[in-house]
Amino acid sequence: MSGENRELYHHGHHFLRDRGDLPFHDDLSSFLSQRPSGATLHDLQGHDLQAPSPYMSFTDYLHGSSDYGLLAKAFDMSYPSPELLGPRDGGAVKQELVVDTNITANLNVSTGGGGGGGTTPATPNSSVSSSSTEAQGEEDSGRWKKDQQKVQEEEEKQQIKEGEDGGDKTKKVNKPRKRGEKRQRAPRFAFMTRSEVDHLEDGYRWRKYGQKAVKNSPYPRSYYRCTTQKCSVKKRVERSYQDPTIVITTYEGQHTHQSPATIRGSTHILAPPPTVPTSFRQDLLIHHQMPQLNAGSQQMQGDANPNVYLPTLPTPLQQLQFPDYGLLQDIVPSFIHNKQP
DNA sequence: CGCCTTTGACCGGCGC
DNA sequence: GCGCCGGTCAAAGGCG
Repeated sequence: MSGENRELYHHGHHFLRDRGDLPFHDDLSSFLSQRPSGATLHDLQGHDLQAPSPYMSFTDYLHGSSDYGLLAKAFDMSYPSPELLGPRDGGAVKQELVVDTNITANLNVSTGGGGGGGTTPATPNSSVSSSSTEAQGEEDSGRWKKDQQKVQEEEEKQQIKEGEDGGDKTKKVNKPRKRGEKRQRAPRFAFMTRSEVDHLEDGYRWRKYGQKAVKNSPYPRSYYRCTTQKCSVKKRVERSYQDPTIVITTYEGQHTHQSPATIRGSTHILAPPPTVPTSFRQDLLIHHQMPQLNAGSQQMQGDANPNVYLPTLPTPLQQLQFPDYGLLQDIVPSFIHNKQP
């Protein structure tokens, strides 16, 4: 269970425009099935997309006011504002960005650490990583906006009802939402990992609260919630049915606390600021891809933000040992921690 | 005993 | 209005 070799692959980058609720089994599957080997960006049709601005890192985007639209913009995806978009398919307008950022690296990693309440399976085989970001507006665009309207109406109704009959709900799962407490969706971020286990160790403690069969897939989708009080981060884990070796993890929300693993280790690692969506910290992965991104297509600007990516990249392994690997430790903390001398 | 997973039921949104 | 579907709840049971 420990000291397994892990491989991080690297290949192309993909961007998906999503129309559904992270329909990984539709889009991702095609995505996976046509993984290119080149260093260019592709949309689902295989068209090349422009590389993102070299001036910003993914984290920059992600940190930046949580405006995931920026990310899309950076990838020249003409991220539309909800206002500009008519209802698509009569419903919500969503945008999905999937970045396939495979990295090749060999790591000797012993798993185990990571919090996981002891029951979380280790991650014997992590690797491929890909990330996907759902614009913050995601469900906001269509559905969410609608919802917002409804909320008020319903709140009013609720108030009236409560006044009338004390609001006796005998249904089982009928938890009346409090005023204003309505189904809100935090920004989501998904990435793919080649792994034998579904639930990847990421340094946080998760409680599984549901599992559903996934349409068109033999593999179920599991729902996890961060066990830390007041932390409402959730994550969904499912396996690609096209490539069962790939696990698709979707994080939703931001941790309001430090990673238990980080605390426990209490190394010199700087705990990331809570404002930073820890799930998004894949800088190193992203950094990795960047040079390739630009290779042969877009020229690196000489004065590019050093925060972005390095002109001369160390080996993947070296990179993963970056001093600031704390950025990555939420994603692959066990890699890192165990690699520490 | 505390924490976790499992699992069937339920809710709410959406398309037809 | 109805059915489908994704997401969530919560009781029950397992495990260390």
